[in-house]
Amino acid sequence: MNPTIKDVAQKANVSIATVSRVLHNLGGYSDQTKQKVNQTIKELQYQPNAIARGLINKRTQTIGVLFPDVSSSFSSDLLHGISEFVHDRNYSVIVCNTDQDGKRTLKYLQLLREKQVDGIIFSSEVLKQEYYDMLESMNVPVVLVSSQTDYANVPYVKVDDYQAAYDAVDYLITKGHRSIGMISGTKGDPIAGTPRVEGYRKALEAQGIAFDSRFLVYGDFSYESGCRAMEALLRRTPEATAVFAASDEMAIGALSVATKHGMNVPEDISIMGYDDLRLARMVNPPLTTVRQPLYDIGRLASEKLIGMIETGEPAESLVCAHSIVERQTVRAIT
Amino acid sequence: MNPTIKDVAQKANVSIATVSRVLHNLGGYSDQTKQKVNQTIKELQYQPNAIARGLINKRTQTIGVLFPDVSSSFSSDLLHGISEFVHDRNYSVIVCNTDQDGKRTLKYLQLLREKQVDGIIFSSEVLKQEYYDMLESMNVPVVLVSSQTDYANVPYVKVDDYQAAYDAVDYLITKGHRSIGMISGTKGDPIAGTPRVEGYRKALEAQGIAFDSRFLVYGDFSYESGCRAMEALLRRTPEATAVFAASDEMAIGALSVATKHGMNVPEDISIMGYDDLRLARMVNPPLTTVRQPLYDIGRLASEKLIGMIETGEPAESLVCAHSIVERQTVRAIT
DNA sequence: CAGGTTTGAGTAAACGTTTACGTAAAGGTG
DNA sequence: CACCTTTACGTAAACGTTTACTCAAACCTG
Repeated sequence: MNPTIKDVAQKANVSIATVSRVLHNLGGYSDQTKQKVNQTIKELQYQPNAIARGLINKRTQTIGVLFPDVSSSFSSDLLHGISEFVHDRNYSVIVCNTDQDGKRTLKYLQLLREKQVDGIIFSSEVLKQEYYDMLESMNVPVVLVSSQTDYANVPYVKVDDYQAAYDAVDYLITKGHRSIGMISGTKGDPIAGTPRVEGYRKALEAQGIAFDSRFLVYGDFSYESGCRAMEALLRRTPEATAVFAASDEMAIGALSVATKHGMNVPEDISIMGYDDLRLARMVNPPLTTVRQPLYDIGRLASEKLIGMIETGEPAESLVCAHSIVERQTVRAIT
Repeated sequence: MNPTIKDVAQKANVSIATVSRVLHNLGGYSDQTKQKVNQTIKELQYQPNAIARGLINKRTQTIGVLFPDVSSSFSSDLLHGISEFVHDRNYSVIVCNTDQDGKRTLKYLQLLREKQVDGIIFSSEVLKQEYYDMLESMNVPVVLVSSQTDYANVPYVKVDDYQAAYDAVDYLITKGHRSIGMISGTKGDPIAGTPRVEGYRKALEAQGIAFDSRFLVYGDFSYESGCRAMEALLRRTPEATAVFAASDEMAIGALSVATKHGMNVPEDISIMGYDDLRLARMVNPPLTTVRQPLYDIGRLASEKLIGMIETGEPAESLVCAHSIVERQTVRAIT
């Protein structure tokens, strides 16, 4: 159907090897043949077939990316960074939505293997043993994003969750708050759960504030869970003057609930988020939060991955700098 | 490196043809050989190579999806629907972020052609002649999402923009509003621009309200442009009791600006959006808006596309039902 | 000008599948 | 039992590239 290299060769009266050579600027042909070949390529509108190419040089110039939820703002910011970087380097990306489901994840891994992707980015999920085994047997580089692992050969790029949470809570304390609630992410989540409550707890203790479990309630990072958690917090610890949520979505849930209860933010209660999604500046009032540079994390992860693909050498993990972005949901109390 | 069909054949003492046959349940072998082959497949952990397969049967089981901005909530909701449906049918999706840039778009189209995708979904952008020509020469099915065209062979799935805007404004009128501002999308956009202001204008006129261009201001669908537009509107037509924005993001911008100006929504002014993004219910107060079922649109578009791929027959365009979802940014005035 | 080197190509194998075709043995039929 | 059909495979071509190898002609070099 579409013209192949063979058609070009025929029409230009050369061998396919020659066509391939001019296609890749390999030399070994006269200027005249080069002209002729290029000309017929234009005439025929020849386009190389990446599939055939992939078959022979065992590179598909494609990477796979796994997200727990593609439609979340978190994922799509990452995806944006990944897709930008990767396309500049002439790779494409196949996206997979795992739904946090083991079966699905394995199925996608399987699929990515069959499609012979050159590398994989695995986002926001714990690298379970079974995933690791599969990945191992696939023999392609992997990088983790917003996740972490002890397997030495799989690098990650993320923020220091403990420190970021610590800094957030410390910021709240600096602003004069001493009764600070926390809406944590999924209980027991070794990445975005535990370290963040640990940061919260340590920041409190460093300032001589005793940790009180009544002030800690669990959500699952989602808006809805943030609403529920805030309701609980308001009931259990009405004395709290501030709450730190482990995700922007939950913080926004908290914000909604607070205003629903007739409270003004930040006058009656301060709220701080985590992530700095695009949302954060859109809500009302704009959310003070700790920023993870998601777009950049996506780029960096891709850079690492492509580096591993092209050099064959392992890469080092990277901890990105977080920062506190002050907007209008936290007030100083005196 | 990874075992191939040849390795399986050798180890099982059969020909590769036989292995292929049991792989595809084609018959033409004894039960005994089937067992043996399946067994060695397990032992070797053989996985078929989709690239080689693609080369021969000219199907890659992959589709390309083009978005103007992957990181927007709009795109990622669509992507979610697309990716769900498509994966169930054993396809994968390659995402491309066009940035609304002609050069980039063409480059991606080029890339998708080289990668031999089986079909393409083109979202939220006008199908320019040059895109169409390229697509045409690629000889793969295409479906448009939230866009439209006169080319008979490329079907679209979208909402009736004119009618949706009409209904939104009519709803506002029903609620007693007569001075209604509009924040339009990009001026001259033939899909999401013009038809929506036309719907606005006609709904007004149908109720005997004269269209007044002072009440119409243009944005570009983004939050920031919504903010700017709202500032302008507040200045030019302080008498407006309601504003209809052509996107949720702009509506939310309007909402921010209104509260910044000390106005209460909906007491002092009503605001209505368009899209029903996930955001809409997260802001404060939750946004009344006209809903486009983005996830479903994604699924339906994929369904059409895969239908075209697998049957080779053209598909019909589809206009999805919109609906008004009442939340808390519109009040009835008496 | 004999010998070696460079230039400009062509030939063919290889990548991992699928599949049309061939074929020997087994089974069925009258 | 002669003939035909079916079963159970194997052979090899094909998909569209890349690339190692080969080779003739042209060009140097002393």
